[in-house]
Amino acid sequence: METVEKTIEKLRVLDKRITPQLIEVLKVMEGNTSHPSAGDVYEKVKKIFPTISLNTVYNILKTLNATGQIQEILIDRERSKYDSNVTLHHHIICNGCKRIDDIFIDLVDLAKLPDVIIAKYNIKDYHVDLYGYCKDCKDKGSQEDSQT
Amino acid sequence: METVEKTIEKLRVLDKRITPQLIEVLKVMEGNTSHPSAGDVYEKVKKIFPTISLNTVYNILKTLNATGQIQEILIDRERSKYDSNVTLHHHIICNGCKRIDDIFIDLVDLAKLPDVIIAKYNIKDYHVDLYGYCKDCKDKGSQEDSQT
DNA sequence: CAATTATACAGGAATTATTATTATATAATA
DNA sequence: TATTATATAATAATAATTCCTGTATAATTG
Repeated sequence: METVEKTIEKLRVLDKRITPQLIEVLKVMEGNTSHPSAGDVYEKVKKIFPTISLNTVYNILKTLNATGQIQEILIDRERSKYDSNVTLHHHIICNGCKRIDDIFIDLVDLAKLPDVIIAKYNIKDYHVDLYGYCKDCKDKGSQEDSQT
Repeated sequence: METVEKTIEKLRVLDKRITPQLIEVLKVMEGNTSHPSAGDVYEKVKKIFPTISLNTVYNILKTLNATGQIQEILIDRERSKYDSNVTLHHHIICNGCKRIDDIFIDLVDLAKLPDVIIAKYNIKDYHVDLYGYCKDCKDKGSQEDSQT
């Protein structure tokens, strides 16, 4: 997503109601590169808006994802995470703590794909996930999964 | 995984017990390109081995994944899927029905990654997911998500 | 600015994939 | 064949997400 203001305008065009809860979620997500879960967002919004329900956070995140303002990340089996950056980038996932880092070098050459496949599937989007270990988990030595 | 026989030998070396339930799961997975869920595998094995429990299927799939015989796929929010092919290939996911197709052209050039990043994270594995629509879902016309 | 109405919200219950627990069975070994 | 540690079956527990329902409110119109 871009700024909160610009995102609000986009949502208004899509006939979404601009509620205080939505705005708080947008504020949490704006420029957020931590790939928070719905629960993470809920905890942050609750500090400003104590009566918000988790269900509402789910609803808002679902709307933002469906309208392309944010991107749901399905990497951690236990919970979805959300990425406010919908521009082209890749993810590096730590096999230890499951932390997600961003990388902004495009490693993919779609031209290697036969046109027939691109046409057959109407491909216009792709994700690259690199797997390794973050500094913290490497420092812990074993490189076994150290956190769950 | 390779053949059932070769996989059994690998597991034997790892001190895993070769049970009839394990062998049936291997038979289901061998050469299987349908990316079945644990439930899918359970249903197939149950035809041969009616008393097997879903929990056992989960245990076996977890072991096979942890030892690198198969690969767990975390694409569908609702359930994990399992890929018996652990050689380098990519996935094309249908935004409509969530079907997963394989593609065997490597689109990634890891050399574009600065060495410092590869070293920092000790990257040795990566996945590429392409998003589009399969023929069935395109034929249904709308290209809205047609199945859930 | 007040009335209207469809959408969003809060709270709680339901759903469902996955994991944990435990007593029993069995593969591997000697 | 006896032993023993691991695997299994059955069941319960866990937890993220979705569903449901009555109420509140954002947006719109007069």
